[in-house]
Amino acid sequence: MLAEERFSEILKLVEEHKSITVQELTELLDTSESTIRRDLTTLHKKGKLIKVHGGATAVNMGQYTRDESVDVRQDLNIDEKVQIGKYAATLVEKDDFVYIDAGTTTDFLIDFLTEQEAVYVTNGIMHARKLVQKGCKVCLIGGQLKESTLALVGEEALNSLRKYHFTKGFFGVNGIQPESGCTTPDISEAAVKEAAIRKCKNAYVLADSTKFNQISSVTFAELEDVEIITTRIRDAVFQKYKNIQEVAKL
Amino acid sequence: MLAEERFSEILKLVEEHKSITVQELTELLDTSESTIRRDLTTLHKKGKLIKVHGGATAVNMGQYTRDESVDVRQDLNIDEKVQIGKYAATLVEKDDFVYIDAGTTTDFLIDFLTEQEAVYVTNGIMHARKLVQKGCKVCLIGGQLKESTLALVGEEALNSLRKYHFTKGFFGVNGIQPESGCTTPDISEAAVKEAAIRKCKNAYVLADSTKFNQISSVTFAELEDVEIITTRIRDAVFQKYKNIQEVAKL
DNA sequence: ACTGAATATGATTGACTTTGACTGAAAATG
DNA sequence: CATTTTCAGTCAAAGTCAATCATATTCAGT
Repeated sequence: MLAEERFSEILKLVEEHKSITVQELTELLDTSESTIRRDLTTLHKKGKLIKVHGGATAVNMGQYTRDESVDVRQDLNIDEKVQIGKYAATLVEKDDFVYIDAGTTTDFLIDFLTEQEAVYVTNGIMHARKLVQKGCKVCLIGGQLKESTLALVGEEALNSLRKYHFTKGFFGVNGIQPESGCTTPDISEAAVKEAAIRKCKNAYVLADSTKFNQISSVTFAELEDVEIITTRIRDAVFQKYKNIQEVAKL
Repeated sequence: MLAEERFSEILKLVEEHKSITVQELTELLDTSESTIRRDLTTLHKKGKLIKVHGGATAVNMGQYTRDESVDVRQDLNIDEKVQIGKYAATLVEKDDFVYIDAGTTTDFLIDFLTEQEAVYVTNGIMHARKLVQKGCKVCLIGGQLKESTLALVGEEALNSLRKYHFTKGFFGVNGIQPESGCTTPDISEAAVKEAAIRKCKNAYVLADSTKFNQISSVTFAELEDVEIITTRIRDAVFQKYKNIQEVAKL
């Protein structure tokens, strides 16, 4: 069996099961433990999965893939995301220096942005393209391009961010919880989010209601460090937070 | 059996199976391992499949989207550009650190790139996307996004380039002339080209025959500073230049 | 039809890569 | 904190590779 075949088999299995053990893989692919371990290491380095003790987990928790505008719209919670995006867009003013995080939720924000006198910086290449085609002034940070999300990440991305000082920043999130704060599945994207948030005078996290009480792999901000914009708080646990903004249902 | 027959048989089999081993091919086509290897090498160089250890996998060059690449294809001189791109792609080797300039001509180069172990850096966001979807490791430089060409330019782009040292770089051009050298219409893109060329051990300028004896607004390199790849030199003026490489018509 | 050059093929080689078993270290488990 | 599981590293064997060479085929020019 070709190494490449094994790779795609492994990825398929990891995607299906969300996570899988080395043991299972050795049996399913009928190969040695050493080989599976090596494969997992390789795929981990390529960012195709996340290696954990005992096996591996899928990297891309059912998120969006290549052709944004098509796939994204098939996503759930569109109404909520539209509302959140619409509201967030009103926050951007003339002379703002705005950071926009790569991701699906922020994509909705971009649809409603009208302020052409602001300057935008982003790590999402599709975001950048959309913004520039709306006539906005856009900068991309440098960095390595991640295939699954088309986001710029890595050392170079963090380095690029160092020189900026944003007045406002908008971020996507996968899980929000009092103890673990804001979390996201990908470690490299989390690092970029964290670095960018530190550079924002006001950091807004856009979260539809499904994101609350979820925990993803990596924390990129504590709950207190950001303004959260959502539609409606459903869990009383979050009522006490003054920095969670509910957008009125239309 | 004719070599061409074997080629199409191999391609058919690779497409069907998504991947296939050298062994399987020797049996299915009833020929020697050497021949299969040679065929795979040829087809790999032509960008028809991807050679991997033990066999080959289908090239998933698949989905170009409506953008750009469509427009590009409506361009003139496609044949020449394809030839130039094909040849230029063969120059990229394992362990190369390659810069690819934004633009239409370099887009053809990307179609034929097969070297997945090289690292690519570009200032074209559509180039970056295409490369990453081919499974290559890609970095984008930072910078301001230009709407018309979706290229990254400006101070930040020049700054981003400072830290890199490329083994090879591929550039588009609008005009080539002995006195004015390589020229292009946009001053900000010219600055990026110039900065990138300075960082390349070998800088290749891809120029179809219509570019010779043209002058555009801004010079980004002298004729002596780069290797020029073209199809056929038509004007005797350019015959004396040793650094102009003619790609044989197939 | 004959000759020599150019090309295609298949066998052989030594170099390189991948693989699976084994090991002691590290991490999880109870 | 002892036991079990998992891990990364090393090793030898097997498999794969590009390069080389000898043979066979094609083809142009005579």
